[in-house]
Amino acid sequence: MPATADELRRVALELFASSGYHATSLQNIADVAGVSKASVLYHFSSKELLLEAALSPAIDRLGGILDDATGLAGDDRVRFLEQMVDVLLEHRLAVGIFVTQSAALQDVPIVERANAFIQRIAVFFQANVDSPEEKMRFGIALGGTAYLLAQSANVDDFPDDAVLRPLLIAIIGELVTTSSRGH
Amino acid sequence: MPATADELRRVALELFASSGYHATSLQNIADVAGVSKASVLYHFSSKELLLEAALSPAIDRLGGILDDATGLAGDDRVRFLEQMVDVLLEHRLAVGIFVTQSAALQDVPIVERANAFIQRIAVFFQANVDSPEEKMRFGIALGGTAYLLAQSANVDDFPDDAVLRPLLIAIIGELVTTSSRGH
DNA sequence: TCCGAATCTGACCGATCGGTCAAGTTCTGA
DNA sequence: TCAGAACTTGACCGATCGGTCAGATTCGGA
Repeated sequence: MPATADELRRVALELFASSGYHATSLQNIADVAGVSKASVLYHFSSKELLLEAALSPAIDRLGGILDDATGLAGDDRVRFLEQMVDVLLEHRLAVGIFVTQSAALQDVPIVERANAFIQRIAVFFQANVDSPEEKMRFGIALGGTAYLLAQSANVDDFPDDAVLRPLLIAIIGELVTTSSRGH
Repeated sequence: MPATADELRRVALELFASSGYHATSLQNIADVAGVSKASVLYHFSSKELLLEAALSPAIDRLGGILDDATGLAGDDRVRFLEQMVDVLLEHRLAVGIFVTQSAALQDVPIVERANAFIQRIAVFFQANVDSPEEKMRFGIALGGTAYLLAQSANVDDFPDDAVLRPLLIAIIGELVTTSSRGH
């Protein structure tokens, strides 16, 4: 487990999230990490593989809690929502990339995999995926949370995670469950 | 009012929104518009000026309804929210660029101007900007709506604007007003 | 100690980037 | 009709892009 490779993953994730994948050059990453560009390409043989390495921990965690959650109901759904919020908080940079740059990264395999997970989460929260309102509420909850957490990395006076977590659970829960009460 | 310049503005807005500003080259825009790259630079003397031209209609509209809205209260706020949703729907591509690419476009003047507007809208909806929950609810409403509308350009079976509009007004209103009821 | 693997680097490659320019074509009003 | 403005274009520029490669350096186990 080479320390340099981990550092490069970390730096790349930060730069991809803050400046965008296409706007971040391998030279940028090398400069921030304090190595040469050729050294970056020694550890990750292409820019796209570096993106995959930076995003895969978040994907793996998402897949894990999704596999555990099939067939849950009732209060278990609340527990699942809590786990989901924890994943969003821990991997906020990767989530931000998935949500805001997925259009710009259409032919990158790992991003397509992430989109498939998002689809599974939507189905889990909503039995009737054809209802426009349910789709909208889920989309707003997901995109809004990602936007919020992406900002939290840049804004300095942002609330602590201990404050964020319960509020996020409440607001998201409100958004994705109200619709099932009909109207 | 040359037709080519308008067409270039239109094409550039679409490509900047779908693929990202840095990932879109002047050659891309020229190809889609069916002209040469040199012709693009004749109408807009730099790529950044083309971005400004593509975004300024949305900025102008935002500024307009904001100037009319200073000092409103009560039911007028609902009317303001309706106007705001209309702007978001009409200029969804520009809004998507503001919200999702603002980090990648930090030193572009028009984007900084847009961020100032977003700040003014937040203050309008919330007297107490220091409350973490109010800030979060506004952020989720804004980022979530932008994410939703950005997707609406790509997904084919997306609800019509006539369906979207009342639902958006209801959901956003729910998000930005509930917090003032205390807890 | 020594050898091979792991790591790191500068030099270099073709391609594409945003942008310039001179020359050509089209349009328009007097 | 015709001059000048508006418009379009291909050729070209320096810079930077992602990526390759040979060689130097470092490191760990026998």
